[in-house]
Amino acid sequence: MSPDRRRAPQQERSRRTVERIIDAAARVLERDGDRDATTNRIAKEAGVSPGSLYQYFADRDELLLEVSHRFVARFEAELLPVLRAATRDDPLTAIHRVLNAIVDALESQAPLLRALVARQSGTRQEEVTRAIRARVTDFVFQTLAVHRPDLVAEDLERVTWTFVELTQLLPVRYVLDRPNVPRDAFVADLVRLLAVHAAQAGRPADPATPAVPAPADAAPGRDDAAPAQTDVA
Amino acid sequence: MSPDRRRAPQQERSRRTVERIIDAAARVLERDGDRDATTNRIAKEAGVSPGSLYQYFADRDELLLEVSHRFVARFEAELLPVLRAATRDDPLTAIHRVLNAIVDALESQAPLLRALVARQSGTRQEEVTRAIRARVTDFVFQTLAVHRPDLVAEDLERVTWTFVELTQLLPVRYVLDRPNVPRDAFVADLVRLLAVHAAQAGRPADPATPAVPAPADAAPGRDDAAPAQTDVA
DNA sequence: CGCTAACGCGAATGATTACTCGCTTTCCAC
DNA sequence: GTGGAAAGCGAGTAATCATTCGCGTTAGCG
Repeated sequence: MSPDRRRAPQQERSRRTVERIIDAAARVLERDGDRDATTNRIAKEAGVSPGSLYQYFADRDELLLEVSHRFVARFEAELLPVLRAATRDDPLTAIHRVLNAIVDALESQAPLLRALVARQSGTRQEEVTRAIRARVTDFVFQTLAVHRPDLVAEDLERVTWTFVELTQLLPVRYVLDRPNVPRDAFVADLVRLLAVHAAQAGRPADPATPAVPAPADAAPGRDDAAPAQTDVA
Repeated sequence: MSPDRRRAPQQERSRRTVERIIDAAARVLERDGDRDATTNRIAKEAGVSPGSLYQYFADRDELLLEVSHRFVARFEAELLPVLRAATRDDPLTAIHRVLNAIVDALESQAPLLRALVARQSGTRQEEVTRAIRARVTDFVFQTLAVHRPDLVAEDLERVTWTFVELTQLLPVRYVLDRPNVPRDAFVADLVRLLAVHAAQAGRPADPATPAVPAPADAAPGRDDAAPAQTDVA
């Protein structure tokens, strides 16, 4: 799990030190952001010296990577029981329960999620996201393959890609943006979207697809592009 | 447009210098990333001295903010004609054309988009995103209000929020991830999603909603959560 | 007990980098 | 053409931080 630490903690004392450092890193990251989460500040927050920090982590990046791993581990731990139980439900109910569990799990670590998403680039963090996404993609692909025997592999790939993006991006945005949107209604909308997508995506142009009525008069933007304020977003 | 520069360029010479600096900043940002886009490096890339850079920009952040503004301005410039023309189409066609234009506009600046998304946090960059999103939200809200007289304001807000997220997040991910997905098919799927969402979201549980068949046997995760590799994502 | 290795310390270091300032060069109004 | 303002220069500065290292402290083992 944890890559090349400089020294592996052997006594109970040092094991607690490592925990204190990781927890402190998460707290400082949430509170002060990536830029101000300096190693010295993390060390002070953890109540250890900078030197002790480097006894267990090769560099700053490795420490923050470990924070990511903890986040993902906790997320998975919260989600797994629901996932397992959901295989016994009918698909619509399953999607509903799993989505709710996803939102719950994200919300339980929302501040850390925000901080980690903010860093996310130029670091090895993306590997973490990639790993979990690969697993999810695999599962969705297999499941869709059963439900949509009409689709060839490349269509399945596409539908899977969109499905996975929908389940990941929208809940994350929902938790991070905290829009003025009731949670149940959001989940219900997303369930419908996913169900329709899973059932219909990739079908040849379907005339039964519900269409949108006539266009409105509101213009998308004036010549001078005057910013129109809204309280929605 | 450009906030508090230290000195406003008055001669043609300095105006070109400012352009060179902004262009250089964009290039360095794309090539080297936020962390290594140092002011000195940008100055060298632009062929000016660090001092000259600070004659026109208060600090590093303001320069990179200007890069963001240029990105958005170009994006809007590419999109606006299509938006204007689309108001004359029927809604489904309009969504289709606008989505294509969005993907085009994003792709034409994909490397810069990647770099800007990567920085995005802890800076004033989010204001840029917020500004354009507010305008889009306003337009979508107004349009939806006409097509969905059955919805009350708070439902409209929610449907609008999801609609906007869908149109922004998915095309951006598509361009940045470059998944193995044909563009036309991706757009077609997304058009269908948006159409269904606009027409049906917020409706009381609709039994006519297409459901997904019976669940598969594939398990979402084993006990040890063995990573399953996929070539899709 | 006492000895050794694990643990912990924190001032010092070295590198980086945003930003400044005193100076020169270029432009243009008169 | 000349004086003054605008533009440009680039070595220097001050501050920040990740990281180190030599030394004290603690814990387990014989």
